[in-house]
Amino acid sequence: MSAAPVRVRFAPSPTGFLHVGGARTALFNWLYARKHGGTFILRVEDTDDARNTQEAVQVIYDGLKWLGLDWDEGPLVGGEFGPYFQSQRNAIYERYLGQLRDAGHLYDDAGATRFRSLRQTVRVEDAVCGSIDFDLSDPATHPDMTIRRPDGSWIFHFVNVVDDIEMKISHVIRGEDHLSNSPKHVELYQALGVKPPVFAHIPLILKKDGKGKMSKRDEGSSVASYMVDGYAPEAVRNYLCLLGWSPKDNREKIEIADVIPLFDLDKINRGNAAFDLEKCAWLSGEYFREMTNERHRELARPALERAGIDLSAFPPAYVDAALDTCKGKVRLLKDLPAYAGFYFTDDFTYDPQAAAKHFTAESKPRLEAARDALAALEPFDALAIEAALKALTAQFRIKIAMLLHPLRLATTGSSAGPSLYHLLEVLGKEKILARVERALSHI
RNA sequence: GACCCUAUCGUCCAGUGGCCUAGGACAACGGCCUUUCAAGCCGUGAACACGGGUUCGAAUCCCGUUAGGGUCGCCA
Repeated sequence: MSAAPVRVRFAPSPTGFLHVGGARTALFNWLYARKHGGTFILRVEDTDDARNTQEAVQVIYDGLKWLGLDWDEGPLVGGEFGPYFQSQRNAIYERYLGQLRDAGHLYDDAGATRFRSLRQTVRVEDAVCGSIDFDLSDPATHPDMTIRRPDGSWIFHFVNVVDDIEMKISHVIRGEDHLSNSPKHVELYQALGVKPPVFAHIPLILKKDGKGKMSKRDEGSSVASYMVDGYAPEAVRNYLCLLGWSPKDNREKIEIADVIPLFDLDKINRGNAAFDLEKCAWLSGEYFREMTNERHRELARPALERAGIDLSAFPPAYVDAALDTCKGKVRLLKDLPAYAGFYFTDDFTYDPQAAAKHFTAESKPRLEAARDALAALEPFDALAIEAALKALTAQFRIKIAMLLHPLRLATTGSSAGPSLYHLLEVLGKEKILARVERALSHI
C-alpha cells in the first residue's frame, strides 16, 4: 500500500446552477478528505467559456459555503497546483496534447483531434462498485473520443484527466453517470503513462418518484432552492450524508463531526436513491429546534429581511428576543415571516376564521379584564403574565384556553404562534394594550 | 438496441447464512399531553421483485427472468 496523500476534488462546470447531486458529490469528497487528513480541491471546469460567468462561479462558491464544505485548494484560496480554472490552463493541455501526439495516439478528423482507442478490455477499479471490465473493442459502440474541437477548445475527458494528473488527485469520487466514461479515461492515463487514481462512483439522486435522475426542473434539484426556502444548512448536509450512506446504527440526526470518522468509500450504497424533501424538511426542523439561539438568529434575520421586514427599525435586543420565541417553531425559514411578522408591524389583519370563533360577545369582557390585569402587572415577564391570566380564569370560571385564544388573536392576528406568555413579554405592555384596544373595536 | 450499475415497507437506511414471526427514520393513521401551532410520548398499518439452485438452514451466496437507473456527443 502506498502512502500517497489523499487528494480529492470537486470539479463542477459553472452553469449558474449547483445541483443537489453535485453538492452530495462534493460532500462525499470533502468527507473523504477530512477523514484521511487529505486535501479537498475545488476545480472549475469552464472549458465552454461562452457559459462561464462570474455569477455562475459565485453560485458554486455560495452553495458550497452554505453547506459548510470548505476547500483547501482552488479559487479564492489558491494552492500550488493552480490555476484552478480550466480556462486558464491552456499551456498545460497543449503540453499533454504534444505528448500524446508524439506517441502516435492522436489523429485529425475534420479539424478535430481524436484519440485512437487501444481497442482493449479495460478494467476499472472502483471503490464503490468493485472491478468492472469494459470491452472497448467495437468502434461502433465505443467510438474514438474527440479531445479537441476544431476551434481549439478542449473536451471534458481530456482536460479532466490531465488536471487530475497535474493536481495529483488520488481518488476520483464522482457521480455514477461517469462510470461509463471511466474506461476512456483509463486509456488516457495509460497513453500518458500514469497510473489511474482510485475511482469511486457514487449512486445518483433520483427524483421523488424514482423515475429518472433529478434534473434542473425538479423541485429541490438546486442547492439555491434550499437556501431560499430557509432549510437549516446543517440539516441539508446531514440529509445528503444519509442518501447512499448511513452510520449503521439507525441515527438520523448526526453531527458532521461524527460522520467524518465513520465515513468510507466502501460503505457507500450502490443503488440510486430518491430524494425525500419531506424528510429533509423534518431534519431541518430538528436542527432549528436544537441549535443555539445565536445560530438561529444568524439564520433567521436574513430570512426576515428577505421578506421585506426591516429589522434595523427595531432595537436589537427586541429582535433577538422575538426570534428566540420562534426558534424551532417552523421547519423552513420561509415560513418565519408569516409566523413572526406580528412582532414587526402593528398593521396586521385578523385571521377571519379565528376571528369568527374567538372575537365574540363572551370574549369581550374577558379581553377587557386581561387588558386591565396586564396593564397593572409589574414586573412584566412571562411568568407573571401566566400567573395573572390564570387568576382571571377563576373569576370567569372558564378554561384558560378560552381566554388565551382571543388574546392571541388580538395581539398577533393569528391562531397559531409562539408561546403566548413569552410573546406578550417580548411585545411589551404598550403594544399589547394598543392591540387589545384595536381588537375590542372589532368585536 | 448495446454496454454498465442496482433490486428490503410509499421513501431513505439497517440487515453481510441461523439472533428476522425482518429493525429504525420520514410520510400516513389513531391516541395521550397541552396556552395555539408545532414538538414530545404511546400505538397501528406497511417490504425481503419473481423463478431456479447451493446449504441442515437464505433477505443474506450463485444463475436466470423481470423491473428501475445510467452511458453510448466536437456537453460536463
